[in-house]
Parts: sequence; C-alpha cells; structure tokens
Amino acid sequence: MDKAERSEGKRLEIVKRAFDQFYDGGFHATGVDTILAETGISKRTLYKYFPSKDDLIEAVLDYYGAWIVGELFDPVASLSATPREQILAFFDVRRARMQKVPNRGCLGIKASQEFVGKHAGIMAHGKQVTLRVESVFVELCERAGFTRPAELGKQLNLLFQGAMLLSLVYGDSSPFGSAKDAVVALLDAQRDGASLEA
Amino acid sequence: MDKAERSEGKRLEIVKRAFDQFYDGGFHATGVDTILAETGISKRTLYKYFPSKDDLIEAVLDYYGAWIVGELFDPVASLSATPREQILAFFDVRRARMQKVPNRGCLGIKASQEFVGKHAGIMAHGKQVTLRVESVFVELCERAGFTRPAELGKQLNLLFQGAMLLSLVYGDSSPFGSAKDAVVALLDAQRDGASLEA
DNA sequence: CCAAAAGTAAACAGATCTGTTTACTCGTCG
DNA sequence: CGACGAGTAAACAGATCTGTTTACTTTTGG
Repeated sequence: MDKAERSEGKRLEIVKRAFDQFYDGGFHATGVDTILAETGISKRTLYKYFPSKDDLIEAVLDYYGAWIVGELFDPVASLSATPREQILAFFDVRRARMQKVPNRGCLGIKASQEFVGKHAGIMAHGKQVTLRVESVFVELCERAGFTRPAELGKQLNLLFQGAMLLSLVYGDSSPFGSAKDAVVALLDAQRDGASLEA
Repeated sequence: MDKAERSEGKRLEIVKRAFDQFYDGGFHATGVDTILAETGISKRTLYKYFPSKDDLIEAVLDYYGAWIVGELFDPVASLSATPREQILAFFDVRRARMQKVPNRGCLGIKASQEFVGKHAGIMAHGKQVTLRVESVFVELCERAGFTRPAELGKQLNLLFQGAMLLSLVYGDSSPFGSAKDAVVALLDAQRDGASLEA
C-alpha cells in the first residue's frame, strides 16, 4: 500500500462513516463529533481532508451517488427477464428491502430539502445524485424499446422517489404497491402508443 | 376581544411566524431566536404556550395541515369543470405557482425526513398532513366516479409529492409536466376500466 | 536508525442552541 | 386606585456546534 492509497483509504473511511451517520440522523442534526465517535479517527484528520463540514457533505453525496445506482439496479439487471418485467421487479425489490431495513429515503433529496435556498454547492451535488438515478431509468426504457423513453423514465423516477418518501412518512411499504400499479398502467399506455406507430 | 381570544391570537401569531421560518429554513437549522427575531414577541411567551420547540413544531404541522388543503384544492374546486379537467388543472396550477414563489416542498414530508427514527410525535403529526392531502385526492376521484378511487387517489398523491420534491431538487418546474402526462395516462386507463364495467 | 509524514487525543475558542429566570411595563377589571 | 394577568427585554445557564491548536504517538521510506 503506498502513501496515496493509505491517505485515500482514510479519506474513504471518513466518508463511509459520515454517510452512515448523515443518512440515519440528517445533516444538520449530526455533528462531526458524532461522526468520529467510536472510530478512533481524530477531528484534526477530518479537517485535513475536508476543509469544512459542508465539503464533507458534498463528498458524501458524491460517494452515495456512485454507490446507489448499483445498489438499486444491479438486483434487477441480473434478473435475465424482459425489460418490462425488470422494471416491475424493481418496485417489488424496493418494497421488500424497506420491509427489512428502515427506509431513510434518498440522501440527495434529503440534502436538497435541508439546504435549499442556503447552500448552492450542496444543492448541486444532491441534484447530481437524483439525475444519475433518473438517467438509469431512462436507459432502461431505451433498452426496453419504449417510444419516448425519456418521458417514461422520468415518470418512473417520479413514482419511485414519491414512493420512497411516502413509505418513509407512513412507516409502511404500501406506497410501493400503488407506484407499481401506476407503472403497469404507464407501461401499457406506452405499449399502445408503440403498437399504434408500428 | 376577550381574554381567551387575545391569548389565542398570540399563540396563532407565533405558530404563523414559526411556520414561515421552518418552511423556509428547516426545523433543525431554525432556532427559536430566529423565529422571534423582529416580531416583538419574547421567548418567555413562546415557552408559555409551547413547553418545548418540539411542541411548537407539532403545532405548526397541525396549522399547516389545516391550511394546505384549501391552498391546494380551492383554486381547482372553484373551476366549475369536469372532475377530470379539475385533476389535470391541479398539476398546471401547482406548476405555475412554483414558478412564481420558490418551492420548499411539503412541510409534513420535510418534518418526517428530519425526525424519522428520532421523534415519534412529530412523525405522527407529519403523517397526518400527508394523509389529509391524500384523502382529498381520493374524494376527488370518488366524486369523479372513477372505479377504484382509493387506489387512483393514492397514485395522484404519489405523483404530486414526487413532482414537488423533484422540482425542488432540480430547481425547475418540469417534473410537474412529467407528472401531468402520467396522470393523463392513469385517468385514461381507469376510464377504460369503467367503460368495460358499464 | 532517523527524519518526515500521518495520525490520535484533548484542550480550547467562539458561536449558537434550548430553556429559565429576573425585572420591568402596560392594559384591564373590580 | 390597585391588583392581576399578559407581555417585553435581557441576562443567564448549560449544552453542543464548528473549527483550531498543542502535544504526543505511530508508521513508513531511505
């Protein structure tokens, strides 16, 4: 392990731990002392890699954005089913997951909610997280051969993010059921459009 | 104005001001000093009516929940159009509104995001806000005579809340356009169901 | 083996937060 | 008039927050 790797290892360790704490506790409510507690990492090291807590938050959002795409879509990508079945399976998998581990929503949206009108940099990084996820929905719709994949992908993202939030608010996974029913109707509507054009 | 009225007037004044500040700045990021600044209200009075900041937050959520229903649905209820047109107009009105004033999302969802896993009382009040809005969507679908109004109403709420959040994240009203397109498809699908039953 | 780099631990500064207390003002009602 | 209820203003207590500094330890490369 050379120097650069070691340093980056420490930096990554901080980001991962900060992610856990921010995700569970929120950004404003989680202090840097809480992040470092029981880790053996000193505050000085944190402020060496990140000039301020806001910089750390932006790094955590970048880390989360890169991680969440695989976390969301790998389980259905390896499903070897038709694209339509993969999209429907996506909502089932999400629903099942949130019944096992408590749902805290999307960290990008959480950040945007907490910093809207107050910190443009963090807003930009939060936006990137959501755009990444949206773009994968659109790609999935393209590969599935739907007419107007950009619009359909955005609508799937809308239903997914809405279901995430409402299931958090309700403390119950049923919004994913409503979302899936809506997705079925939307996919059927697009298929009708395709057959009309064919 | 008798004694009780005057007191309740003061209480309401605090709640209204707190709503403005919380809505714009978030719950954790807004201190009670900020709420009282430039109002001439003293901290002692605030803590007379509300034993703690958390109690104030719950009162603000109740106030918001009662207010937001009219704010959202009165503009379309007075439209004297078919229920289908009213539902579509709802999304147009919301889009137009957020182009005028900066969108901060739903306060109930904001509260749930900030206090999930940490304060059950606030979570319950936040949930009530969202349930109120959802129930009006369902009522609207019932009056419109759709088959399965409960499911459709929940889906409309899902699309609305998703569009609110994403338009906040993106800083742009286009998610309301995607949501409206999805709503058109969903309403058409339900109408097909209705005509099949007729 | 030794010097530089990297890290821990802990005190510290200064700001800010919730909530309490003290002292004063003012309008109302008997 | 006089007492009381409601309110303002401001100091205060104690906790917590971000960020800095000082002193010491560990690791690593030549």
